[in-house]
Amino acid sequence: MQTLSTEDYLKAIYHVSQSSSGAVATTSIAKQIGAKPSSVTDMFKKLSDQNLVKYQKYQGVSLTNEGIKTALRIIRKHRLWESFLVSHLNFNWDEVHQVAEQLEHIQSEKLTNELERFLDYPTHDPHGDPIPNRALFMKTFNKILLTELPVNKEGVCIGVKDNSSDFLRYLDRRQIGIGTTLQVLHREDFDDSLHIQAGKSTLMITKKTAENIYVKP
Amino acid sequence: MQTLSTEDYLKAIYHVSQSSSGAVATTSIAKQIGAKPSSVTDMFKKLSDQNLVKYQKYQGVSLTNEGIKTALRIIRKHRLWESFLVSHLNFNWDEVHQVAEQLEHIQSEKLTNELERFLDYPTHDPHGDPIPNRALFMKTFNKILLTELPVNKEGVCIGVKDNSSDFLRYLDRRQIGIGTTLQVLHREDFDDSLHIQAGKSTLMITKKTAENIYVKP
DNA sequence: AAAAAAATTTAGACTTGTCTAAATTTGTTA
DNA sequence: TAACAAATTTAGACAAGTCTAAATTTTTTT
Repeated sequence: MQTLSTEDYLKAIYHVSQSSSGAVATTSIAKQIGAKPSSVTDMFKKLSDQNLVKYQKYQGVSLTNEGIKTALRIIRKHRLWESFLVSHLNFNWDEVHQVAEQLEHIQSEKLTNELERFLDYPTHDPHGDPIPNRALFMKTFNKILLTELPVNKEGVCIGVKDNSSDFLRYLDRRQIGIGTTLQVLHREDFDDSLHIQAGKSTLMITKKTAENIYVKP
Repeated sequence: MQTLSTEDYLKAIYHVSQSSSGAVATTSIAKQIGAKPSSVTDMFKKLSDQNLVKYQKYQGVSLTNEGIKTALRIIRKHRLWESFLVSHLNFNWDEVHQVAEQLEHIQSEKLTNELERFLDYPTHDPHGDPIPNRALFMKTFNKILLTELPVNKEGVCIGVKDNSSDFLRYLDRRQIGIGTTLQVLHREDFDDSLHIQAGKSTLMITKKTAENIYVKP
């Protein structure tokens, strides 16, 4: 049984380790959690004592199998709750994160599993991220960034990298969402901006935007 | 914005003050919360500093208006979540309390209000307790204990006083629940046990049981 | 009304998670 | 490779919430 804080750390370590290789650095977790590096060091030691991470002084941490399982259980709950909030409680995809950060800590296996059943076993959350099933296994289909989609080839938006409200609301205004058909019409060499077809409208987006949209070719 | 602990104390103070008159004593809260009296004293001071209770040394506490509102907001969430767990997630009425103890601390007004809408504005939770509405007002219909129901007069079970799993499961086995029609057929003078009609079956219950069942005559 | 019992508070300590400031280690650059 | 910069850790402090043990106040009993 973990505290709120240790759960937050495990989740942060999991996310950082997914988007970079090798051990997870103290500073990267400090940024993610919003804490000072010295606090992170303290927590690394505690997690290590519980065998949730492997920790070597000055070398960062990596999750143990037990640590990975704990992280995935939290992520499972987070994404199930996000799905519920959007599908039944009229939340928009840019509003769910903060509330799910609290709901993910509720400790009742029955609750989690019944919620999953109630939602009819969803495989992906409102941002397109995969939801671990009861056995903590998740289906990840291969996805590429919109920047990597060849010009004139069609793709379907299946997720976003940046989950910030600002970015998600920007996409809403451009009418881009999960399932939207996207096609790069022209890549501007000068500033790497893209002219794209999004559903039925054409528009221009910056490289930074394209780097945060996942598509299935 | 309160901490988990202050919310627990406010709720406990509210409940104790409902079932007794005058100021709420340190010991009664210590029992309710499961903490030592000295810890309760500390917390009384903190709550008093925040103007959530009126506190006089050695004289116990009483909730201020702000304290009452905060307590009712938590009770509102608790009872809405209990309703949700029973109506949509296959929980039995004896299983919901523990989980709702956690869910009641989730802080999102939108979540609470949307949950209420989703449940179609329920007025009572699975144990028959009234749910405060958005304005924190709750409908309490007048209820009496089954011990007070005159012999041979019909009443409907509308709530229970003891919410423990043990008692609720006992009622399940006797097929007594919210809405069950009850009638006292005979009161035994010797040990105060009651012969009652519960729905379509007749059975015997002890005084202690009857003292924990609320009925509407 | 004094003595005894019960309730309550105070004092001091502990745990968890955090911080700042200083020290140490690692890496990077000249 | 020596010096500097960046990252990391240590040391000591703090806040919240809890505890035990001792002191104080209130209540009850005789």
